Amino acid sequence: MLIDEIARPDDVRRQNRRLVLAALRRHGLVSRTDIVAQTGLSPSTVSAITTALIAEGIIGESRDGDTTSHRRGRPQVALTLNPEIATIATVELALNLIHAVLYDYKGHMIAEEFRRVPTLEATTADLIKSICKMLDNLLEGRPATAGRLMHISMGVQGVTDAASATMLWSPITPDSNISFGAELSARYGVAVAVANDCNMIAEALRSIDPVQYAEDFAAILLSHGIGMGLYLKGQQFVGANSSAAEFGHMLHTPNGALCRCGRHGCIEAYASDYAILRRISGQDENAQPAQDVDTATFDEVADRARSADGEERAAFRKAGQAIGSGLRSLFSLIDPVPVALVGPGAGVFDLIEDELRNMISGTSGWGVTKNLNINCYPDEHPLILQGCMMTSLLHLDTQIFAPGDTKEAPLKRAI
Amino acid sequence: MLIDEIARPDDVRRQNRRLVLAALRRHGLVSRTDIVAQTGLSPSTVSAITTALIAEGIIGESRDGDTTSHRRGRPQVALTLNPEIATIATVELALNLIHAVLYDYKGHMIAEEFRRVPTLEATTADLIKSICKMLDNLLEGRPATAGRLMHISMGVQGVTDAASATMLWSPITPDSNISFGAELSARYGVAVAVANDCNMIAEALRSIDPVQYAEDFAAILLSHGIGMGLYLKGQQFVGANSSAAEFGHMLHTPNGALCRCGRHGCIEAYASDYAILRRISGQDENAQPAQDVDTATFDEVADRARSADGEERAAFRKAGQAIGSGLRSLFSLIDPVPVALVGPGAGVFDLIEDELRNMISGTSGWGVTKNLNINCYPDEHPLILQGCMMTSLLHLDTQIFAPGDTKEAPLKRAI
DNA sequence: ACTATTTTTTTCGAGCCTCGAAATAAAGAG
DNA sequence: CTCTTTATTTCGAGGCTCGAAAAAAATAGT
Repeated sequence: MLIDEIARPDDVRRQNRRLVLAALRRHGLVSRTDIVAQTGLSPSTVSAITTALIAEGIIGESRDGDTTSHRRGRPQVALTLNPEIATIATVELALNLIHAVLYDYKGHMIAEEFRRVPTLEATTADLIKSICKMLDNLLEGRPATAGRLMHISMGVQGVTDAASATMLWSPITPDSNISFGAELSARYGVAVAVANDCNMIAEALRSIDPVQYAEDFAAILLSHGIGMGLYLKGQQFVGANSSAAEFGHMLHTPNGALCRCGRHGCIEAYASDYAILRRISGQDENAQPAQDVDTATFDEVADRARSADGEERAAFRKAGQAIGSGLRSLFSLIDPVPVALVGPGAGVFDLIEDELRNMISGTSGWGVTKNLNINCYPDEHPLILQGCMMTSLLHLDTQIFAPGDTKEAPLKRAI
Repeated sequence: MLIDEIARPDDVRRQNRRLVLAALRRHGLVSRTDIVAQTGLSPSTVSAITTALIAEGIIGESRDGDTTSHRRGRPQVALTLNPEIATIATVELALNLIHAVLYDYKGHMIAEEFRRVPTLEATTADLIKSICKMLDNLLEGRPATAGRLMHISMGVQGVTDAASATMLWSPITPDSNISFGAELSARYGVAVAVANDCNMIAEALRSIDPVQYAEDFAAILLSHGIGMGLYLKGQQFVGANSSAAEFGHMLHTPNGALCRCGRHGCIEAYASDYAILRRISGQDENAQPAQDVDTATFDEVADRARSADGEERAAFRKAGQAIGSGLRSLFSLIDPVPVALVGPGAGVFDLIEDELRNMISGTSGWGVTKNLNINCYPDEHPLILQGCMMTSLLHLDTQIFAPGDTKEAPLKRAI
């Protein structure tokens, strides 16, 4: 609830419905009694809310569940989200690749499609056409039991504005300011979320390991570019205008190496794959960076760095320094938080760890920077996917199924 | 309302009471009709809320107001906060100085006291004793009509933890982890807020110029240390643990100049007054920095820098670069926001502006960094004071007078 | 002077919501 | 087949906001 917004009696119900749905989302099968325990709501209220939810078809009673508990007394009846009440779609836009997936309301994959698209030359129209074609395919082919499409989430490699669901700029497309949200929303008649892939990764980590990634943590994607998704006080951190915390474009070295964004000295200009390869190839650090670095080359370089102490190892050390210096500055602003390193760069953590930790260590009057918790996830794609899915599902839980009736714009075109 | 907190019907009333009190706080005299227009609540609800507020003595009808509007119809009756319902106290702790002030609930100063205290040698007990003595003096001497003390806000030069109302570390005291909150709270039986002085400055700017300092802005204090108070999406930004965004300790130059915090290369090690003087005096940049820089010396140096292009001017340029590089990194994370420079450093903005703007300019694929809005406030003390006052008053408005009854711990000791 | 008009504020009932207590439902235990 | 235990629903009390109507308090007009 916004601070300057007026509260109405139904807001109470909305909020409590969210709590109930959140409990069901966390643990697949939950009884009303469990919900009472988890939320703190009274049994009467839980009864009222679940009855309404069942009547609306959002949740259902599940008798087939493990009736193992042969305790005395009336048995609890398990409730569960109704997978068929809605379908959601996710779209991942990466370099030369679009990946679209359909999920049901419980988060089970219904269908998926990959498509190689030359994004570096693709116009806005090309991209939109490809995405729509893929979604149309998937939607037509899905089983009759699947619910209607109710939300789309896009994770893109680029700078986004969440409010307008727009991709402001991307290193992988020639066009800028692409309103994916408006286009898809008009075509499919549903709300569309567009966010940076790093935001999606953070969302995924939180749902995968809520203990480790709880209130405050950072997910840093080390790949063609370097981005960050940040949770602070249990909320996704978004900037004033664009939604991404552009960790990769914090300043590492004034007037330093040329970055793909056109400025000089960004962390990315030292720590991204193109920066590492540029350095190893002996090019000037102001040379125009390569647009696409293939995985095989990167892996080979990493292997050479591991086997002998040469230019390669030095390049990774430089990368570690850049990331470390960024973390040091970041931690000055927000205090140290657990960090997840994601993507190809996480696969070479052994080559950058020393320099990275070295940068963030050092005496500080207060904060405790030692024993910083860093986990690595070399494959970013499953996380981006999962994050998109969670974004859509949480949107349904909190925005569409929370008010209790169809305040959301109704589907314009049945699919 | 926290995301995972359960909503009750009375929460609605609490929120709407906050809205009414906020309207009264913004514009001193407001009629019920005005409140209806400002909040969007129905006349019935506003009537109910104001009636309760009047019965509780929190607000009152003010007939003496300008009854100039001789329009037709029943005249509006102006409502106003009752200044005598509460007294609040603010304490500013700065280098060698404690400043304590009493205000009424409308924000009018009742009494104040300055005291010079050698903070660099003062123990925790010394500081607490001084503060309590000052507060006792002020509270005893205040007029009989003044309300009882209901909140204390402290703005300190140091790193604080808002949750525990503790000063974790400060450059101006020998002791660390001083629980001002607990001590004062136990003694005066009221809630105590302890925050970094920069947070207070940001709070003050927002109340002084809500147009310019609205949803997103940064207040940067350039003084003995360099700190920042940040508003993002209309909320005070606080880190994961400590409450301050330690802008001054972001990394400017890896392995660079020695900072007062013990690390190397912090922005503060280049841009604070001690850093500037260290450089001009020809000392090594790893020399232990001076503890206290007096204003006269600093002004003199600034004058020399203005009159001739020598070591002095170079030092200020260095400072401008350090601040600029920090802003560049900050803006990468949160997007560019209006900036207020506060304190002595703001008085020499002419000497640092060029280098500062130079650092943050440059092409960027998305954000618009040009025409960055920077305002200067050379005297930080009035802002810190005002910020402390607003912090306390808003606490009363939203935490104590919002629930409608005395849920807050009652005064243990009448004063 | 007195009524009509206009504007502000309060009152009243409907329709939400949560909650506690009591009632009902559905099992195992004896 | 009844008793005990546990889960869930029902019901009434007490909040809350809101719209409509009523009451209050001024000016305007005759």
